[in-house]
Amino acid sequence: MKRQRIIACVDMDAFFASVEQKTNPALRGLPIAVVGRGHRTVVTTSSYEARAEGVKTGMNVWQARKACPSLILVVGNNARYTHTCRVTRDIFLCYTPDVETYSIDEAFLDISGTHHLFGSPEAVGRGIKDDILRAFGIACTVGIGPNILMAKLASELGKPDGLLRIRPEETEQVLGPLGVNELWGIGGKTADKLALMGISTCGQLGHAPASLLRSRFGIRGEALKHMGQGICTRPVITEPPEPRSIGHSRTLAHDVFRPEDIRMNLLELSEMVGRRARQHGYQGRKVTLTLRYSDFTTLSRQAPLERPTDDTHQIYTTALAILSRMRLRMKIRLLGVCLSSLSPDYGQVPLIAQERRRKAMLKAMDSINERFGMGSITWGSYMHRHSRHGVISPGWKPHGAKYVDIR
DNA sequence: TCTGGGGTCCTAGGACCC
DNA sequence: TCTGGGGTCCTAGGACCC
Repeated sequence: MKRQRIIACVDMDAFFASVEQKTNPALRGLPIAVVGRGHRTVVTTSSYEARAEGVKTGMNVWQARKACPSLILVVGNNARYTHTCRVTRDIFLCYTPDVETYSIDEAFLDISGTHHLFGSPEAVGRGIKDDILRAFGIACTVGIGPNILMAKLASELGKPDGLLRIRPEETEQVLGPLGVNELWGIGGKTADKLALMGISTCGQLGHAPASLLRSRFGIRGEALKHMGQGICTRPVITEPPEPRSIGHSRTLAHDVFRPEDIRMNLLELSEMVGRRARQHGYQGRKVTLTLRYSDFTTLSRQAPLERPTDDTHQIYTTALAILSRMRLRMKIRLLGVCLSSLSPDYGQVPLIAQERRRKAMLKAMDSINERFGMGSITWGSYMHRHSRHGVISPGWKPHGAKYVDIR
């Protein structure tokens, strides 16, 4: 007989805000929101005190202040969050080798084979909560279930500072009355479509005819029905998969229209992308340029490259070539550059002497920047500028090419 | 007075080929 | 006058996640 899988989902409670309140006691018990630098920023995380007043993730500062006039804005300290993420991973590894760091504040643990060493799945959950509290003074919620979908749901239902296990025999009872949008993978749009079909609870979704779901959602229909039944076969992925793309985008401090302003930003973004590709040993065969107009409409255009590259200048010139094919309608508020169709760079020496020299130069630039800090040596066209990172993306990973240097 | 940034995967429609 | 058809690849956009 196949062993019952037991998965734990560990989710830090209001992670960035909790870290800030722990670090600065004056913030404890108060409504705070962690935001990025600059005026065009949004709430990344808010404390439970702020949530009680209606502050939500993704709100701009103006909306958040309107909801909660006493809100305290704190610019995030990325280094503290990433350090905490790395150490919590070491804690998880004391309980099982099968750990997936899903995001900066969330991890999946397959404890099927190890929970008995600690007494029970619940004992693992309590141990992790205690360890994290001891190490950082912050709370997390542990959800336990027969698969990732149910473990994740348990962690959502158990928040904050909770420990909740959903056993297989309880699945139907828990899911029955639950709204479909509570499930991991069903967002607002899908929930709206389902509502039009008269499906609003997981119970209804699980009992809906597969043919009906398939006709409306294609191959995804089957998966949706399974989700409604609490079925999920996605394993805990312990090795980070090969990245598909490396990209950076930036909402500009002010909308721009002048070509030189656009070019300067594209060069900077291209360098961030190229550097990260070189750092992690990837080359890409496709460049995508993204731009968002001041009215928020967003376009993307891509161009293939003849040969894979990690060269800042080649990424940049490709982005410029894409731009030259577009007729700009109005001022631009966001620019993005992305390198995709990635393949590992096995470190071959280019055959053409010019390319050899270029590669050596990039390597030298990277090592100088590595030693003396980002922007120590740079391209003439954007001298005197250095990227000012906002608050870190919650999707940050502590390893692999998704690791973004946030110094 | 406004609306971040890092990703992944899927789909619809067009180009192209046999 | 009357428009084959299937497969594959590419592109742009959208949904979703944290």
